[in-house]
Amino acid sequence: MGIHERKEREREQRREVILNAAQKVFFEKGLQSATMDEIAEEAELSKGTLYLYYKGKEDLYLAVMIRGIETLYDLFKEVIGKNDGIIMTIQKLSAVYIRFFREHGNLFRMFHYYQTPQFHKQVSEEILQLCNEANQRIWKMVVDLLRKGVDEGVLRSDLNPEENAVILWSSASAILMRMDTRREEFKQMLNVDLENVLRKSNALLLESMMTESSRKQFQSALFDHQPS
Amino acid sequence: MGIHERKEREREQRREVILNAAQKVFFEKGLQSATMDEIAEEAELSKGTLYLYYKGKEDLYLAVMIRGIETLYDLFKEVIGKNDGIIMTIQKLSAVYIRFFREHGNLFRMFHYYQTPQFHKQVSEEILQLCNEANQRIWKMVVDLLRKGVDEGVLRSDLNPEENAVILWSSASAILMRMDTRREEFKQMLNVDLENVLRKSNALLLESMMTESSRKQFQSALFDHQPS
DNA sequence: CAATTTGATGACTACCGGTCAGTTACTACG
DNA sequence: CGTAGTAACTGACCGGTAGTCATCAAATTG
Repeated sequence: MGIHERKEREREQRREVILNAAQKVFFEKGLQSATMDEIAEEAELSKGTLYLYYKGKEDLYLAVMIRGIETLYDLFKEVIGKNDGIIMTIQKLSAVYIRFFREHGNLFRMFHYYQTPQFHKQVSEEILQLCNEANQRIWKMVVDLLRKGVDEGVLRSDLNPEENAVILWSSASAILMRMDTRREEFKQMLNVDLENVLRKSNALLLESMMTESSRKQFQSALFDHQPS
Repeated sequence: MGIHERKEREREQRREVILNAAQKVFFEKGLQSATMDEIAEEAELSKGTLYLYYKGKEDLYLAVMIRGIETLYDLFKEVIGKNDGIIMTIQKLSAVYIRFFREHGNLFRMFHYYQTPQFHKQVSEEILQLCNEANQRIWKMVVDLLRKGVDEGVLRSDLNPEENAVILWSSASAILMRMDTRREEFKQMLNVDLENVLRKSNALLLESMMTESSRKQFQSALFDHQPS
């Protein structure tokens, strides 16, 4: 009796149709201005049906975001899988994150929006849990890389990988976010190009996390080289 | 004929009454859940009147935020005014920012929310302009401090003060924000205490911005000392 | 083929941001 | 004063939206 399996499959497909529709509308309008009616129309379903698959608008938004985290996860995984050496890999991750921001700005913005406490309150426990798990996977991957850096003697052993991961990631995210909303403002106000600032910030932090010996090895490469 | 002046004064007072009411309600409910009716009731005015003084809910929200920027500005100004030496002052600014986050978390959250592009679109040009000006003042103050650091030979002259300001501030803001929403999550997931991470991140960045000579002078103080 | 379960629907409700015609309070002036 | 004119204020109302639920339709079962 494969009926159950088929129904399960159909249910998954519906969820995906809805998710795609939601993504499209959210990207075009943003969370506030997007309406459930619009999403329903885009999905060629009635509004009521959406609520059979997702708890509400915010849950749907988070569900789209989770797919985004997974996209980024795949990109990161690919880079790390190449085994290019720790320092090079970190620089590539940073470049990939910037590219992700450029090519999937809408998803990146979601990551940022997700940080607001107000948003957290409007979302169901279940989806929040899923989100945490997706987050965890990607963080762990980065932490593991940094730990390997310590083990190999490339990164200072007196700084712990978990903390370094948070530091590197946070500073990159914050500058990218500013770039998204206020690049021009900063150009005019302080005459700085935020993309440049981001590169310098990464270089500064990475350099200060490296051991004396590896610093010598990579010296000039840090500031000048731009991995694709 | 002082009538005009009196009216002007009364208008200012009304604006302030509304602003205080809005602040109270926004702090309790957040932007989304706060309603204009509630704010009107808190201000003991009718809803229509609010719109005689502010263009809309989002403008009102930004107006509250601008006062927050000014509060932070005053705190920063006080610290800088003490002329304690550049490095010490930077550390104190960082401490003040953390204290601001603790004591005025709601205002801090507004700064973060302000970054979302969706929000930018819902706000009037005028208030955005005011916001830029308030922002500008505080940024310039920090940049001037860092520039003085370069002039005095405490900070590296090959890094420019504007960029350094953005780097320091962004990384601090990002970590504080994470702390606000997801401190527990990070404690469990990576076993890191974000407040500690913030201190390390500041120390790391500051150290890497310092000249060789001043680094020697301050060595251990960077990591251990916690200015009040 | 009838009974039952599952899934989908869209009219409906409650609520909210913003408006505006009407009211009130204040000022100017004869 | 009293009245015309102005400025400030009000709250009923409107359009729009998230979320619900009684009803219907299709699929499944026995």
